[in-house]
Amino acid sequence: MSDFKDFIGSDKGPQCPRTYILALTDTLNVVSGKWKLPIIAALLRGVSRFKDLLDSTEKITPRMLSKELKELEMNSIVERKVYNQTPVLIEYRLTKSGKDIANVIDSMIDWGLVHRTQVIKKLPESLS
Amino acid sequence: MSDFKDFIGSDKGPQCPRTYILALTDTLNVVSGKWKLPIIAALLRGVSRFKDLLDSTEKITPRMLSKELKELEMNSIVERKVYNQTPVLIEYRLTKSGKDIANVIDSMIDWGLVHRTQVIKKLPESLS
DNA sequence: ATGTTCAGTATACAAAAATATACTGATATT
DNA sequence: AATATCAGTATATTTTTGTATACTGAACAT
Repeated sequence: MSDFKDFIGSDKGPQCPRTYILALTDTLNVVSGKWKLPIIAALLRGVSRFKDLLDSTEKITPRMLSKELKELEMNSIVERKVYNQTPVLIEYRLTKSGKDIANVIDSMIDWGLVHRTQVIKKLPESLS
Repeated sequence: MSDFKDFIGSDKGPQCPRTYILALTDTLNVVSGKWKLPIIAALLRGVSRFKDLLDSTEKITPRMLSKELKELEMNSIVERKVYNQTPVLIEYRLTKSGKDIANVIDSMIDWGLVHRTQVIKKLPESLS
């Protein structure tokens, strides 16, 4: 298990390995932005076609969906499969990494839940 | 432990509880953007003054540092303490939640490291 | 032949995030 | 009196990210 606290780097002491920074940046690219997580959520529950992703991701435009799916595909989070049926069927599926990102999301939710209880605990009675 | 996969919501089935979405959004607000994590990293290794944060966070401008610190303070990630010495001393310190975010970062690094090995594994010999 | 579905693309625009550059005001130092 | 440090603020601009609206082209279906 990596320990960020030991590796964030300082003038004297161990520097954060470059591989850690790259790994962290990769992850940020997958969870940042307005649409990546909603799309991944839909894919996790089995939605796989462009049209269905459009419908189940509220208010996203086809332009954004297309752009985000391309980025996710380039980053090996999503695989695009073309079935040469008629009409053509195109399926987007999460890769192993794509499914695994759920662990990161879980840890984000966990932090957020604890954080909220800690913030509320410190609130003056009158406000809570 | 929360399990995002069970709660992302679908038309038929359990919906993702609103509190989970709020918790996730809180976390994203802390890790997203260009400067929050570099600043938190500096705070984690004990840097606490505006000037020192400016120097140890490469290329950030005072405007951005000021803005980010205000946001982190509003979100109870950072506490600002004013010591009425002369010259005035102002210290920024991580709260409990602020320190705990290191766990999320660890899980992000872990995912990123595994992801990279998985991507390389699938690369054709000629490229790796 | 007209309309419908699927899987997008094209063009223009608006909003949000980040940068560049200069400045302030209080106190202390030389 | 001039200079330096600390902790920022002010104004303008650029870059990045996201939105709006309309359109395309292939293959059926009526």
